[in-house]
Amino acid sequence: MPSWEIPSDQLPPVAAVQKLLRALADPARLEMVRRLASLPEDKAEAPCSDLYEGLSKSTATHHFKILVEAGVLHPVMVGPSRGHRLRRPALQEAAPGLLDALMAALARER
Amino acid sequence: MPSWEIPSDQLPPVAAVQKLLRALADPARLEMVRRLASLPEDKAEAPCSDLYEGLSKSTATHHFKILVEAGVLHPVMVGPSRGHRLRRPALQEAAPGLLDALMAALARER
DNA sequence: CTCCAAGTTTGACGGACGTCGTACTTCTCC
DNA sequence: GGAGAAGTACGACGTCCGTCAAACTTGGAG
Repeated sequence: MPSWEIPSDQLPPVAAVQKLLRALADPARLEMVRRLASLPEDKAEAPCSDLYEGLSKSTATHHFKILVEAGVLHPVMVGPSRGHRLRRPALQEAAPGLLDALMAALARER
Repeated sequence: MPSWEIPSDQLPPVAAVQKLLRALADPARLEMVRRLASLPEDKAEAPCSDLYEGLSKSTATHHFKILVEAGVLHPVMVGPSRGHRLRRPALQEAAPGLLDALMAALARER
């Protein structure tokens, strides 16, 4: 485990609803979450660069930071690169059904 | 019915998820929705001034506009004043479970 | 008809936010 | 251990957004 990785039990708590919404209300960040959420169950993790397009790396890092601080993502090692995992259980506990409702609505509008 | 009131069947469609989130991601607007949502079933409507505190009237109007354009609120006459109704059915159709999940999470964090 | 209360419109302003380039760090692999 | 790929940190910049005051509109009460 690399020095920067945070154990699951020391992650920041999932933020309050209002902050959560703010974190998700950006197109780039919503897309990041959508991509993670659409991965096969439980191993919902991917290297950073798989989660965005059309952004500079620094901008992407900025968005990841906001999502991590809101308690949505967990930064982890994925193969040889850094990556992120969707904190499904924590989110489900903080706001039951929210993520599911969002993803379903997103899926519907295509 | 006052001249400015819009029939239910001509309201703007509920906005896409991303715009919806943006509309709800502001503290003042989230509180407006929360107050409407916590009213007795179905007649969830109230005069404008009951839905906010600590804001100037012009700011409140601004927020209402955003919520109406996102398809969340329906401006209606309430007694002698203008007011708003929460568009529960439309929201439920556009994003099933989302409003409920949000309100439940909000209720929990007090 | 006139007045008043309640909302809206408009314009201005300040701070927050998304974006990027550049320089820096940290892993991995040879 | 050096080289390079992958992210991060920092600073700058422009735009969007929330806020307000002031002037205007509108519906209702008397």
